[in-house]
Amino acid sequence: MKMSKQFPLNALRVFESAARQMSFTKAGEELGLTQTAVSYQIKLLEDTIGEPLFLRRPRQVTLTEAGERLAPRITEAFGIMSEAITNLRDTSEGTLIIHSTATFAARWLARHLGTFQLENPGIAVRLETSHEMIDFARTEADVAIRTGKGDWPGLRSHSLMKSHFSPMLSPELAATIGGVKTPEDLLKLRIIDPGDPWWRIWFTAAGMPDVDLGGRPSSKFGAQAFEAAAAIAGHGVAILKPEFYTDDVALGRLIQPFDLLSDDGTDYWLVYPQTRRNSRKIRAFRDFMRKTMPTFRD
Amino acid sequence: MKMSKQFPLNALRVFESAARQMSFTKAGEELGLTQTAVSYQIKLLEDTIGEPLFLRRPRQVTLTEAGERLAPRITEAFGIMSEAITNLRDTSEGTLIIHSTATFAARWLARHLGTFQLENPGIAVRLETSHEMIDFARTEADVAIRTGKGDWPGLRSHSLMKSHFSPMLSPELAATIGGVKTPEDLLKLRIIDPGDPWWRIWFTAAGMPDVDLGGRPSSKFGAQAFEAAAAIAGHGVAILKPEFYTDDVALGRLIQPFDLLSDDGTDYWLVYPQTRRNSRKIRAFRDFMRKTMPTFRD
DNA sequence: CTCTATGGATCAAGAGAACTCATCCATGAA
DNA sequence: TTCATGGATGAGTTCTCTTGATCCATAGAG
Repeated sequence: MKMSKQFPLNALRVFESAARQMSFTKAGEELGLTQTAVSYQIKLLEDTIGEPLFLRRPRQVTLTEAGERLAPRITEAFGIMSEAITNLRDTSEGTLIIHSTATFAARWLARHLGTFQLENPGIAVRLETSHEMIDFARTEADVAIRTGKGDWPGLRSHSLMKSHFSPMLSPELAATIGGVKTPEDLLKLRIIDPGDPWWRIWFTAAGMPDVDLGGRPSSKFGAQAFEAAAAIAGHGVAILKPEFYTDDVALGRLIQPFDLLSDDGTDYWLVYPQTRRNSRKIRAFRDFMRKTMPTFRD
Repeated sequence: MKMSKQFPLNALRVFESAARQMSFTKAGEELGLTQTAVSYQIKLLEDTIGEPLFLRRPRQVTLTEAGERLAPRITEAFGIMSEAITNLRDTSEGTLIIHSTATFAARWLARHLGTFQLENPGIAVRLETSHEMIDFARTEADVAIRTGKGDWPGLRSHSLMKSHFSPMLSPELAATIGGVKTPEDLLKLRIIDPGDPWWRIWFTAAGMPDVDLGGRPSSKFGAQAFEAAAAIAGHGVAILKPEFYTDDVALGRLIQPFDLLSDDGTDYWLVYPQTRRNSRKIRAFRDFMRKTMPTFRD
């Protein structure tokens, strides 16, 4: 063990306490050690320094001249360290960095984060969006919201919601064909992004496995927001997560004609490093999500 | 092990080095550790703080915001500690505290210490006299000169000289009886402190075991100086350590009529705590004694 | 002046932290 | 592509540090 190479730090901490209290026994109590341990550590320090620091008198110890010189500096140094760490804890606990997918950030966090901040005035929030699966080891982040299966090693994950989707369109557009009653009705309308794999999944679930919408497979990167905008504008039918558009539905800008919800097996998850599960700010955010998101699962 | 109760100091030291060098491997080299150990310690620190301090990028590590805040404080604190200890070493090495018997101090050190100080300009000397056997655990002292048998536990001891003694008197006094030729001649003169046990020992060695000098047993506490003064003044014959009075002999103030030296089994010793044998100042003093005192024995 | 309480030192033994070795992984450079 | 760099990981081992029991010296009380 080469750790004690320069000087034995633990011994210094013990010395600091002993010098402050002028008692090995008391120092032991303060540090949660036995008097034996204190005695040992002090001797260890004296040996490495090569200079006695205490005079052992019968019922009390006294600092030697050397000890007298050393003690205040050590106390000061420990003061700085301890303050630095305390400060760090406070400040770090004060900023929560969330990495989220663009969609979730725009459609859910945007509307609910205000509540979190009202309830946690001490915590500042920094929201970053990224489509990639962030790696906590190389990106500065406290928590992240991702889609996936929840099986990330080293990470704690809470399912936020099934990645449900269903066709949605503007009520005006629906009216143009006298309302959308059956899945077949959808085919009378323009399908927004027909290459989206979600369509096939949904139509299959609706009992129409063989529908051919044409179009090529396309990724959904950040596209959902545009699809939704197009749907609201009445340009066609989009396949969306209804959970994200409840307010548009409430405002009469979108309707979800069928209750049928499909999913592709990937959910939305709240994730954070396993090791940091007890961080105050992370706990606060998790608790907030738990009570705000009806489908939150531990 | 409760030592790491507040925060892991060794981990902090590792962190400090790693933050300064922006490299775990280099930090390892600096501290004489493997890269593995550094990685372990950093993680340990991050866990106790509850906050990542480094971002692990492929070929380099970066400080997180938290690490960035912490690093300079820690560096500062370590700087103070390290400086305090270095300083302590220097200053402490600069003052040598000698506890000696009064006789040895007066008769030997008084004359030779000047040489030591000339040869060691960086070392200040504080000379204290005490008859008791000092205890390094409760008295602030670096080295001591004692009489005894050299068997002190925990202490390193070097024999300085046999505690030889022999009758000594002023030449004038010797002349009053036509010179001192045989031990018997001594009996014609006044014996200074006839109760001194050394007399019996010496006369026995001289082949006169039954001499009765009268007087009661007396301790020799610091008395030797007075006996010598009395002898020089011609008040009688004293039994003294010739080594201490070579200059009085040279000045013709004292003579040692017989070569016969006796000893009571106790020698003069240079002693110091075993554990401090490598202290620079102690080494310096020991070396000085070794070369200055012909009868020095390791 | 003896008796008790206090504060440390010492010793042996055991726990567990911290270290090392070997190996793996990702990435930037040649 | 291949190589070199810098960290992470896992298993195994060393050895520091702690504990618990016991001893010792002294200050203060009775």
